[in-house]
Amino acid sequence: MTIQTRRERERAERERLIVTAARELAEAEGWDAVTTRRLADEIEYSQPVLYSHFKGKGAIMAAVAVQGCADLAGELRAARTAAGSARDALAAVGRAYTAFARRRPALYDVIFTLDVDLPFATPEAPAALQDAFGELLQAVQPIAAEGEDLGALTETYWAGLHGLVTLMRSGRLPEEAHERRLGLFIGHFVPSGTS
Amino acid sequence: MTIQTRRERERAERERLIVTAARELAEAEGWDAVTTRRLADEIEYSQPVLYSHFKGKGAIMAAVAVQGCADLAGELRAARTAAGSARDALAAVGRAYTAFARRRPALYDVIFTLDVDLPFATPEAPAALQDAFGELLQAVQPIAAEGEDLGALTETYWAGLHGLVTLMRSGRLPEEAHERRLGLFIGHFVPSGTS
DNA sequence: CCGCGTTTTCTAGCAGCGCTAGGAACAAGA
DNA sequence: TCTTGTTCCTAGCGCTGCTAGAAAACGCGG
Repeated sequence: MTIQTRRERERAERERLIVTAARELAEAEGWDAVTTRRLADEIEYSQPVLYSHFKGKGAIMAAVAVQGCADLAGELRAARTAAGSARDALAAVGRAYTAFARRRPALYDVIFTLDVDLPFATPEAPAALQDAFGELLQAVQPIAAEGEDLGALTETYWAGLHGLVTLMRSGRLPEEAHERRLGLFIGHFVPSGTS
Repeated sequence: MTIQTRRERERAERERLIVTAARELAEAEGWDAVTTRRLADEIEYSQPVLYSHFKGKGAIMAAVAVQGCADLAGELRAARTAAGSARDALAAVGRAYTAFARRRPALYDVIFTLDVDLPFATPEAPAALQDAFGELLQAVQPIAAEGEDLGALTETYWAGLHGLVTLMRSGRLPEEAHERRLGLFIGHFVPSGTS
């Protein structure tokens, strides 16, 4: 009994170790540097051990994505609840979102850019993903016009932020005008007559 | 003289052949299927020939991107000039942009998603890129408020479209609500009081 | 028509990738 | 101490982008 549980505990610990190593390596050197060999070195086990925990590299990345998304959800929530008016909350969430993307690009990529077969936009989506989207929903809700589709509106807001972030991070939009673009986007998103 | 020019002509022709083969292969089977060996087979030459024309695979992709961007610019222009009012033109360009992305995903990816070291957002950017952005500029210009930064506003519009497209294409936004989101985005983008 | 020199093209291989089969090493029970 | 069952590693497959050096094709003067 105890010996079995000890082993399971050690296994779980090693699994966390893998995910943490992958995240740290990605954040330090980018996802290109995260190879299965490198990762195996990092955790001081051989390559095949990774495959006894995860189906493949993609599954490891998905685990990092879920972990990172929990962080993101927390930061969005903090920004939203700290804001005063509904307008401020929407702006604060938008700024927190883009700030997260810029501060932790590897994490942002694995959640929102790289394809990593995570279920999105379905009830089976991981809780962290739904939490993050939920934060956006709550920020958008007060400024939605009567009868407007809240889900679609939130998705649209999200997409705008995502577009700004990805185009900038890939060098397709000049970095220095980011604040101006973000301000324009949020400004245009809020109907003029809403408090 | 003539023999030299003939060789140069043949070389240029083969270069076009490479780019065309890469584009067609990518559009048919996705960029993952475009390997240097596969491409060499397709053009019926050996691999190293590719490297006598291009610095590497990335340069071939960049050439496809420029070609594809010219197509995009043409479609945007057609949509813009066919529209009636300024509002219609903005909406039409937005729809043409997302339609292009959905109809020719491989092309869209190589222009706007994959990293392929093309100069963006600088005077050295290829003409096709500047043309496409110019179409967006012209569509946005009439609806820009007095004193608003037209460049930044256009970039913001572009980013919104890009976000909608990429999140949908990667399965992160449900496909069926695309039209609704696009309508919401364009609607919110145009100031209410503008004709 | 032939041999030479240049240019072009191909064969073969490097280092690295994700992933896996099969055997070695280890721990636990008899 | 021997056996059984699990865990883990070594070695290797087929693929990637890319390149060095040999081979072939070509144009030209004799």
